[in-house]
Amino acid sequence: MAKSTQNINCNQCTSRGNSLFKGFSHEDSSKLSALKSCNYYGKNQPLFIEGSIPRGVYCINKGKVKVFKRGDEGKEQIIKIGSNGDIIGFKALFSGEPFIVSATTIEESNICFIGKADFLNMLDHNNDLRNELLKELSKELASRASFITNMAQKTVRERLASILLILGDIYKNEYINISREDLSNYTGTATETLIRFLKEFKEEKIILTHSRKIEILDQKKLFEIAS
Amino acid sequence: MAKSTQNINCNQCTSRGNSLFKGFSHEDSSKLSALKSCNYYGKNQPLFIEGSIPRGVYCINKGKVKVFKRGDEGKEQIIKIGSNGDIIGFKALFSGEPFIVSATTIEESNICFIGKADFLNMLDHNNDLRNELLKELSKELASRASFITNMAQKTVRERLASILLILGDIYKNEYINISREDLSNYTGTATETLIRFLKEFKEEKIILTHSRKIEILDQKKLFEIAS
DNA sequence: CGTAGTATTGACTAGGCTCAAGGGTGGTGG
DNA sequence: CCACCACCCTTGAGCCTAGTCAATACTACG
Repeated sequence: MAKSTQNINCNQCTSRGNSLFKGFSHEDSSKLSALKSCNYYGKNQPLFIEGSIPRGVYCINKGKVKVFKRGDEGKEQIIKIGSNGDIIGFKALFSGEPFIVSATTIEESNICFIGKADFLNMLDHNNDLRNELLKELSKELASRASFITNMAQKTVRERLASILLILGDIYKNEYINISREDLSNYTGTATETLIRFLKEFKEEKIILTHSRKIEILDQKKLFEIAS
Repeated sequence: MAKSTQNINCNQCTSRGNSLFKGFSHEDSSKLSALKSCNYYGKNQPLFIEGSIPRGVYCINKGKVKVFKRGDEGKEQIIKIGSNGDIIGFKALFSGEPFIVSATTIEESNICFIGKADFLNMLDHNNDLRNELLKELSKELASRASFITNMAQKTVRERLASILLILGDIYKNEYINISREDLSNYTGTATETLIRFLKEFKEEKIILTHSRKIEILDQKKLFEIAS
């Protein structure tokens, strides 16, 4: 990836097919292109932080973004990892209230930005977009209900298995590449505990590590463990 | 409450002011009244269960409803408690997928029902309603992000304090009246553990129990504990 | 006034957290 | 290109929170 801003045209964007904008006509996409701006982010750069006022939404062209909330001691809890095609930050748009989560890149990323007024305006004039958004919000709510239940009822070993499955999906054909700290903050455990369970999984030939990168060898077994 | 169905007119509904429909004109409310049906539910009666197909949304006129998800061992995790004015079950409407949560009354309730087609139709023709819904969904997402973080990072004592604050809000001027099991399934702990912390709170004069009902004496202290 | 469902208490155990100390690795500057 | 340094990763030991199992007390309701 070029280490500087590339202004992607939405019509050529390879991530659009995964996004809210997948149903857009050529014309709509061109309009969208004209509205949005595009930015390169290095690793570990914030898109927005908890407490700030939303000015628009972020659309990931390339890269990965962690969305997290800080507990009272400042410890991060990762809520989700966004990648190609994901739109970040629209939840806070409608309430007019400050963000209650933060978002930070975890690798180099190209991320487009659409201003609040433009996005809301599109929403007003595009029924399909509105329906996609409602669907998206519903999915997210469902996923969080499961997350809460997992947190409450599953062991760290089981939670780690499900998180690895989620990450395996996000990292598709590459190895999972995420810091141990982020992984533990996603799983909801201490870093040391996380590492111990990774070790177990290695010994059971479920995963392989290439320095910090994780390769999933046995997805089926992970499913069983996540049960 | 009459132990049978009372057909409430939305124009007279005292809970409408808390609901998605708060901005409705007299005319809109009359239309809504004509569409909806109204049902009396006894204690512990299901509105819908996980895996079934959504046919519409439920609007609580009076009573309390727990929304929960079952973990793999069948243990319930309560996600939220709905009361007067809350609309339950709209998340699943847009995705067309089965419910991933269940909803059951925890006390006698009057609950109205609006069919899927009617509700979606209203949504199409009423911008205000749509905006209210988006706001509602956003709030819910935010609340679940906090819930996840609390689950991951707070002790049972701290979580119980926040849950009691939430319930204090829901039960306004009455004592909190919920089974110990439901309370533990909301807090995300074992019933025995929950009871031990309730005892602690009693000894610290933070709460008082009237048989199973809970009276909050010191809200401020609960805030501090929930921190 | 009995009975079933809840609530409570006690004793024990284990899962996972914290603290503390090494071991790797990648990035940077000479 | 290599050496150093900072940061991240890994391992060990001990403790503590909270879960499980088992027994007993309450309470509402027929």
